[in-house]
Amino acid sequence: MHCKPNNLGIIERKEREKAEMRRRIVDAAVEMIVEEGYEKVSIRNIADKIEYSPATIYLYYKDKDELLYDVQSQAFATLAEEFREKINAEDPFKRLEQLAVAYLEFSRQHPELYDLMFIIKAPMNTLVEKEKWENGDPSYDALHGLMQECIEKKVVKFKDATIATLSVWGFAHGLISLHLRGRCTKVSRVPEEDVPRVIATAIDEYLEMIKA
Amino acid sequence: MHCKPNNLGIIERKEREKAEMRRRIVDAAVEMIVEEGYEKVSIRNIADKIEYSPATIYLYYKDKDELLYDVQSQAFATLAEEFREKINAEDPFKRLEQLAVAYLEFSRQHPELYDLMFIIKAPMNTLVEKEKWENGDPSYDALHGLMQECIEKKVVKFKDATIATLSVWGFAHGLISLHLRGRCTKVSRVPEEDVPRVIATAIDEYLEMIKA
DNA sequence: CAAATATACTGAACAGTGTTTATTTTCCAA
DNA sequence: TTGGAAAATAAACACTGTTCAGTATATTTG
Repeated sequence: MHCKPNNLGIIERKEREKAEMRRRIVDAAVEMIVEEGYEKVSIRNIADKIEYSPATIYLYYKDKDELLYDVQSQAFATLAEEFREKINAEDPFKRLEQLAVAYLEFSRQHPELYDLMFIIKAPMNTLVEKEKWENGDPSYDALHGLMQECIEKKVVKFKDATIATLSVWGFAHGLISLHLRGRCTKVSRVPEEDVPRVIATAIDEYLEMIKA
Repeated sequence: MHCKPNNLGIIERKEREKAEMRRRIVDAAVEMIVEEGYEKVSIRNIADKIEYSPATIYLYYKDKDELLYDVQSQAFATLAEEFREKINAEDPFKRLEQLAVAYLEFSRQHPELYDLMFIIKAPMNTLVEKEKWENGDPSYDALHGLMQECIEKKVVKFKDATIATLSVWGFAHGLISLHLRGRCTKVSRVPEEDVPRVIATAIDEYLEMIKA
C-alpha cells in the first residue's frame, strides 16, 4: 500500500535529492560530450563518472533518449546565454546579423553540442509524448519574433515570418551541418582550410541578399 | 609461399566473383536501408540476408564504414540518374530550378538514402585514406559547373562559383535535414503538415532572390 | 526502541552491436 | 590423389541499452 510520509519536509527533500541526482547525471553527460565527444557518452560511462550503478540511471530517466533531451536542454541554455550577451543592437537587421554570428560561433566552439541540438535523432524521440519541443522553442521564437519585426519595419525582403525564420535558420544550419558531417571536405575546388571562411562569407552574402 | 594460378582465366573469374560478392553485400544493405531503415542495417542482418556468416563480410570490407561508403556510392548513382532525367532545360537558371526540385524530391522519396549521403558520419570515415570524396564529387561538380555558367551568363547575383554552390546546396540541405531530423516538428507556429510545403516555398523564394 | 514497510540501489543477465582469430571447409595445381 | 592456398565460419571479445530479482538503506508504524 502507498504510504505518504507525514512530514512534508521530507518529501520536499526527496524531490530535491531526485532533482540533484538528475542534475549530476546530466552534468556528467554534458562534461563527457564536451570533453570526449558524443560517441563516448554511454550509460555505463556516465554511471562510472558519478559513481553509481548503470541501473540507477534508469530510476531517474526512462531511457537514454530522455537523458539526452535534458542534455540538449542544457545546451540550449548556453546558446540562449550567448544570444543574450551578443544580441544587443537597436536596429533589428543588425540584431539579425549579431544572431547569425553568435549561432555560427556557437557551432564552432561547441560542435558536439550543436550536433545534439540540431542533428542527432535520439533526443527528439522523447517528443512523441510531448506537445512541444520546449528545448528549441525559445530560440526558434526569438528568431521568429526578430524576423517579424524585420518584416514589419520593411528591412528584409520576406513577406511571411515563418518562411523567413526557416530560411535564415536553414541557410546557416545547412552550411554548418554539411561542414560538421564532413561533406565539404575533399570535394573538388574547396580547399579544406578555407571552408570556415567560405561559410562565414556565404552567410554574410545571404544576409545582404535578404536586406530590403 | 604465394602461388599464382597459371590459368589467367581463373584469376579473372576470382576477381569477378569478388566483385559479385561485394555487389551482393551492397545490394542487401541498400535493400535493408530502403525497406527497414538505416538502423536495421547491421553486419549480422546483412550476413543473414545473403546467407553468409558475419565474418565473411570482413573478407570483402575492412569495416562497416567502408561498406556504407559503397552503399552511399549506390545512392549517389540513383541521384545522378534523377538529375539526368529531370535536368534538361536550355536556360541555366531553369536548370538550376529543375535541380532544386529533383534534389528536394529525392530527399522525400529516399529519406534514408539522403541521410546516408549527407548526414550520417560513418561513410565519411573512410575518406581519411582517400584524397577525394568520389561519391559526392560528381554531383558537387555538376552544381558547381551550373553555378559557374549562371554567373558567366549573369543570371544570378553571385560572383564566386564556390560560394554560390555551397549557398544553394546549403540552403536546400539545411531545410531538408532540419525536417528529416525532426527539428521543424513541434516548434511554435509551424503546423506539422505544412512543413513540406513551407520548405518548397522557401526554396522557390530563395531561387527568386538569387536571380539577377 | 523494534518490527514492518517503503524507497534506493545494484549485480547479473538479456539481446543486440562491430570486429578478430583460430579452425574448418572448399577449391585448385602439381 | 595429395599438398597447399583460398574462402568461409564458429566462437569469442568488448562493447552497447535495458530489465529484473534481490539487497541495502531509510522511514513509518505498532
